[in-house]
Amino acid sequence: MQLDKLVTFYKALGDPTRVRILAILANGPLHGQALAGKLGVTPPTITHHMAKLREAGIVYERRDKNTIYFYLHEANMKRQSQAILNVLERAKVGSEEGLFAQAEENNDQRRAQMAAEHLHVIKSFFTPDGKLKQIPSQRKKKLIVFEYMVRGLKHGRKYKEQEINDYIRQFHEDYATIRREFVMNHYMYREDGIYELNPEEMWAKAEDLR
Amino acid sequence: MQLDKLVTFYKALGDPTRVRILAILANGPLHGQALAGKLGVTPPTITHHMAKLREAGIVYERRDKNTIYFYLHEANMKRQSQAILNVLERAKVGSEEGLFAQAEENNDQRRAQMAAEHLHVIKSFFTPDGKLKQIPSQRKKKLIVFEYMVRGLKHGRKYKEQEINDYIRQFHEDYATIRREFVMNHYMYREDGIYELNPEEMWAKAEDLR
DNA sequence: CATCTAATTAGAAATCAATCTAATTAGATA
DNA sequence: TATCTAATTAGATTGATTTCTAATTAGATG
Repeated sequence: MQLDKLVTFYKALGDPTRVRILAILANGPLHGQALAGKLGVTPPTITHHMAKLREAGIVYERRDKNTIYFYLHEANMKRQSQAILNVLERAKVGSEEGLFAQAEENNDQRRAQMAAEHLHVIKSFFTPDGKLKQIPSQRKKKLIVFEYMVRGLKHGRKYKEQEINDYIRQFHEDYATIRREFVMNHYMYREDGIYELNPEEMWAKAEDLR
Repeated sequence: MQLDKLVTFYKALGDPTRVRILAILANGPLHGQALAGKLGVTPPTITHHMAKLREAGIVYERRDKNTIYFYLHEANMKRQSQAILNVLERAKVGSEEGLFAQAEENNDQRRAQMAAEHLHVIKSFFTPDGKLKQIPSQRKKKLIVFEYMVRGLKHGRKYKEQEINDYIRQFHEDYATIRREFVMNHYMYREDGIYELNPEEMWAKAEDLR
């Protein structure tokens, strides 16, 4: 995972001394002694901070005689500043867009079209913060929406009814109706008040939708 | 200074558990117990992390009965992700704006006007990432630009021609012309191929420009 | 009102981080 | 080679941070 890289980057920016260093370097490269002077800290402190900034890809350095000049790596800064946004974007409908991009790459026309269609339905039925606006009345769209919702549940795990209700409520207030639909369409089965995800082969499939 | 706010924001993102929380919230709001479950940590740990994320303006929450749902604050995320870039941008021409503000505070009309004029010239001749678009042909503007560039050099230090070239290249490709101009306008002097900054009293002054 | 659940607080343990002083290394140069 | 300066390493100190358990608070509900 590139989680580490991302955390390293943000950690590097999460210290006032380092931010001040960067503000100084924004005016042009400078060497350690000068930085230490401007900031009122000792040279070892600068060495310490520069190691972190370098590790995060925020600065690079060039040696000139005995003196090492530190440079802001602006391109990296710009790119990495976006990093968290990209991660969240991918995590988001992520499963959807991921599927779409993947199918497209594989040149798999049929699946790409399906993924595109799903993506479209999901985007139109969910608000930007993940709420289901309304339960689709068209069966085809309804199933797309349900399949999307059910993805947040884990295979093999047993859920109490209360848990399922809570889970569904993150999307929509009418958890009772939706919970019932989950069972009717074979996304889940219920036994003694305990719910569990069915294997995907049992879910309502694209074939049903024609 | 808003340095604090910025550091708080980056610190909040500088922890793997918190990034994972955000990735989950990107799929839609969720409550503490569920987060604790998905991440395999205890509820107090979630409380702790949520406090940091809230303080940084990255999430907000809504209560529903006993359950508190956490929401990603996407607009804030986007805005604050740019923050460091803005700070560096301001720090850059920054010395200019600082001078201007300072002169204004001192109610020093003449200097404030000069600083404002310099600031304007610099903003119009440099790109946002610090490149000189072109060498001004108007002598007055040219000197403002040179004085700005030369600020990154240190008084008393001796530079080899190669060093000066490298330094100038951070602003503009035509280092030869600019290096020559530096000498012609008394910003630097040259002896045996070694360059050094002249004292400021020798630089082309505002008086010359009338 | 008794009880349930979710969340928070308090407090402790362990780890990590920032900074300093003192000692050392590594180039450059007289 | 002796010496200078810049940078780094080592090691100590102090302070923050993460995470846990146990206890507590605060709504909701039978």
